[in-house]
Amino acid sequence: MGWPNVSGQRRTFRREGEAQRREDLVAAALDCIAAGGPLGATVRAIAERAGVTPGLIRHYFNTKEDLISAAYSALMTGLNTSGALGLAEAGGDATARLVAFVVSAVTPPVVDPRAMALWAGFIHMVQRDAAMRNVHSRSYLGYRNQLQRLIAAALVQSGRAAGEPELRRLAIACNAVIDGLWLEGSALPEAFAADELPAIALTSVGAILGLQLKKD
Amino acid sequence: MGWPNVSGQRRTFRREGEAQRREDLVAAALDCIAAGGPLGATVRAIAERAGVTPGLIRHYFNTKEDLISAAYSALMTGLNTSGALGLAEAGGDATARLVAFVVSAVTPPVVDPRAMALWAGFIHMVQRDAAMRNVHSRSYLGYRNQLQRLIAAALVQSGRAAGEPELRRLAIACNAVIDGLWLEGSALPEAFAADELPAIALTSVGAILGLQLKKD
DNA sequence: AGGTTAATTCTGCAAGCGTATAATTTCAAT
DNA sequence: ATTGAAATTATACGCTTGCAGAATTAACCT
Repeated sequence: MGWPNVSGQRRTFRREGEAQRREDLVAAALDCIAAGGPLGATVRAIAERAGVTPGLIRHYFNTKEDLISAAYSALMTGLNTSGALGLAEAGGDATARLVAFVVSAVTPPVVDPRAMALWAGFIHMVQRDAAMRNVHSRSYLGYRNQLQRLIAAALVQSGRAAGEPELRRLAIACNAVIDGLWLEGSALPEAFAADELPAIALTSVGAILGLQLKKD
Repeated sequence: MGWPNVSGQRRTFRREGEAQRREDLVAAALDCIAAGGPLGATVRAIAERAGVTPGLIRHYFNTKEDLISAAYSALMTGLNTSGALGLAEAGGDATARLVAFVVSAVTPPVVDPRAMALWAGFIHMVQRDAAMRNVHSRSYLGYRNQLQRLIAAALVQSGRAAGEPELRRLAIACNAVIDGLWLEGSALPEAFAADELPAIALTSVGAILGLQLKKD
């Protein structure tokens, strides 16, 4: 840890590009928060996990809080793009795409104690810092709008239509089901059977939309 | 704060009953976590908010972690009993009781940024500490079972019945809707109109259960 | 090969942390 | 009034924290 250097030898090191180092430090910060919560994310712990000395953090980030902010942004954009990736694979049928979206949101690795621990670890800073709150709300609304488009397409496919206000309400409701199941599956993984959450998610979203999403 | 005592005078104090002091300290700890997250809940900050010197905390709790655990239990039982209280007021009709339960869960003061900040602040410790995890799962399952009983009664009232496994699935689904709306309403209060969340909650739970809960 | 630059390590510091313990003060019983 | 017990304050200690600045070393350029 912070032991005095008794060997008289400096440790050897490799120079890295700025982008790579920043990325490593951000990843290490996320690891520390996931493992030890906000209290575990000390400058020294982050540096050790990144295989680097604490001073280097100050070289790339003016302050510890800057690093934490960068880590939060990285987490958010990472989650969003991973969700979008999973969607791209699902074929053209609108209903099938909606099903794939819902199922992936309540299945590992999205449902994951680590992800929830990270999310929770940042909440406090999100409520305080205006910039972080912007990232947060933009990310949430983006996700919900994506879901809303999928819902609209699935309704059209089944020969129905809904106005914008009704679509908004449906998206909020379906998003809530997904978020709630994500939350409980992540917080109490052992409280649910293997495929229980996806099944419940599909029947619930189906009931809300008036669609048959789950094959019986 | 931790200034040296330059006045030469000891500060005066009142003796309190043990129960009262413990309660005060727990309340102060919750205040600190809500305001400053886990990092803000230092022994000194908690003591100051309780109007007491840091040493007193050690007199009532063997360690800081003991105090935090006590605060978590207090938070959980507080939330649960406040939910139960709101329920007691609602009259005898089973469906009306279910409606009251759902509405109160997505309306202030249950929907509240402070409550969510507290919940998030504890999550990390819940995942780590076995005792806290017990409190958590017991509290969650208790809440869900209460909801499940309300659902069963409402279904019976409408002339339908469901087996235990189906009831369980319905309770998980309805609980997820409620939790998701609670989460989003607490995290982004300004993103929803005044009575939007209760309305969405009732139509969604109604759709899942196949009941008409909301008067149009 | 040698020199330059800046990425990285090293050392140190002041402040804050949780905790231990001794010194006081309050309050109830007498 | 006096005393006794325990609630509360006060002080101190050892550690950790974030941050600063000087010293070193790796890699690139000529």
